[in-house]
Amino acid sequence: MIRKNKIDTPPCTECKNKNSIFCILSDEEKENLSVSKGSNFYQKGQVVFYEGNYPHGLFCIHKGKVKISKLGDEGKEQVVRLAGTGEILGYRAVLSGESYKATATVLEDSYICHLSKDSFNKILEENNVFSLSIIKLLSQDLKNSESQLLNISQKPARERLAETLLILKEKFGLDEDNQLDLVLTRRELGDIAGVTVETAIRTISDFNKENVIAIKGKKIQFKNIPKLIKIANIID
Amino acid sequence: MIRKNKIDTPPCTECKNKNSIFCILSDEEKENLSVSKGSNFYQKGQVVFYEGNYPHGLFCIHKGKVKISKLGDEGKEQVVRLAGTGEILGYRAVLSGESYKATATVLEDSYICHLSKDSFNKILEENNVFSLSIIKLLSQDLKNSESQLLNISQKPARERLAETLLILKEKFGLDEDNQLDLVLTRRELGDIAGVTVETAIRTISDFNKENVIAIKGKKIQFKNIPKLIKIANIID
DNA sequence: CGCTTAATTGAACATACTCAAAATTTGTGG
DNA sequence: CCACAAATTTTGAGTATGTTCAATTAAGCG
Repeated sequence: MIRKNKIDTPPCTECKNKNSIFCILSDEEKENLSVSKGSNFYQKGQVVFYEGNYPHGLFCIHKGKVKISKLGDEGKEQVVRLAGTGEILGYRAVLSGESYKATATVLEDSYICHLSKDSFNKILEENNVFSLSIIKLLSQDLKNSESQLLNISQKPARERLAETLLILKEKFGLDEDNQLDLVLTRRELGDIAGVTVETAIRTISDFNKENVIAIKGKKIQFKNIPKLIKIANIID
Repeated sequence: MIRKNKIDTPPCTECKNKNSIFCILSDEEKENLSVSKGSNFYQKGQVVFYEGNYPHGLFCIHKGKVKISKLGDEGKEQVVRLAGTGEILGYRAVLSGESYKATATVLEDSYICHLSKDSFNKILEENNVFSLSIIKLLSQDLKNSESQLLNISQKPARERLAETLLILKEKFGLDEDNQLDLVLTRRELGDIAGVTVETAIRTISDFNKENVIAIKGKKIQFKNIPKLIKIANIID
């Protein structure tokens, strides 16, 4: 299997990604980022970085979908964050100078750029507006993490799986046929919700029987979103 | 019961707290913070801010101990963070402009200062070094939150409670008699570990029988820390 | 001293996990 | 394109962990 491919992406000055944190940078700053930039193609399932390793820079998803997960001692995975096109990865490790505390794996074929630590830190030091957006980003991530903590700590599996589907929908969107634009294994679905494969299978199958979703081969079609929200029992 | 007391604390320029995020500020900046500062005494159990409310500023613990917790729909609490002397509270809500996503309650009689949103934001905008320390702080909090997520998701109650004791020891320290310098109810202990009161009671009682800790009235004495670490089954 | 809150204990119960086995799908090389 | 291997999905049954509920004892406080 081909593990990695050098590819060409446009320089950051010409990147079309709208919701990227780098959008607010000046052309000059973007050029500085681009100088050290490397772009790679990652096949579905490939790992971008491993928990425990030290970062040489940070990653920016040019196009693709990524899960960030931690491994428990029994080998069971827990997804702590999901990221899509335009989002950055591994910035926490760069900011703190520590090793990665989680592993990033691509969920579908993806194009991901790599930016050097130094050019990132330089911008961070020189551009306070950029620092403030990083702060916003961290704040959001922290909020989500703490909310997920409450969910896993207190909600039953069924509610968590319903919420997982809704989160995936929010994050990655649906196609014209109301289908989730992403194929996950049942195990991966369980790893997000914090349940075992078997529980994920049984619960997703229940949703199917209840006509909340429809399983179309590998794809999940959303048939009754209000009901799904009700099942998820979302408070805020 | 007296709910709150205006008190006098030294101006920020003369604050003796060593590990505060404000230490790196210039005297001028500290003075600007002090201008709008209010200080209050909070009795054990009093709430500093409530989940859902909007912030007028942020809090800095002059001396004391605070838990930050979220409430599930069954009324069960989950502690998401602990804070002690010198630490700041409620900064996430200020940074994002959103409402508080958790409730802060003092765990023992505390003196807490209140700084205005504006003066905080002003420093944030003008002092990039300060922004960078906020980034560091958020990074740490996020790391802890994600690690707690993995724990609650995958570790059994016994391990989580052992780790809870170790976290409390790290955070708040032991006195000369190896006793935890803080009195918590069994319920609060459970709220940190993510278990019910009954499970907390039974497990803490087990630790006592196993001579890992000793229960001295309301206080917990640490008798065998290596064994506690082993029970907690800590990986990193 | 009485009242409220906290701690403790026991027993029943439920949720979700583990384990095992079968069916199905997917991927790969011939 | 088929055949085989590997991975994934599915189903069932048993089980464990930790919860819920209820009742009792102890502690704290005005």
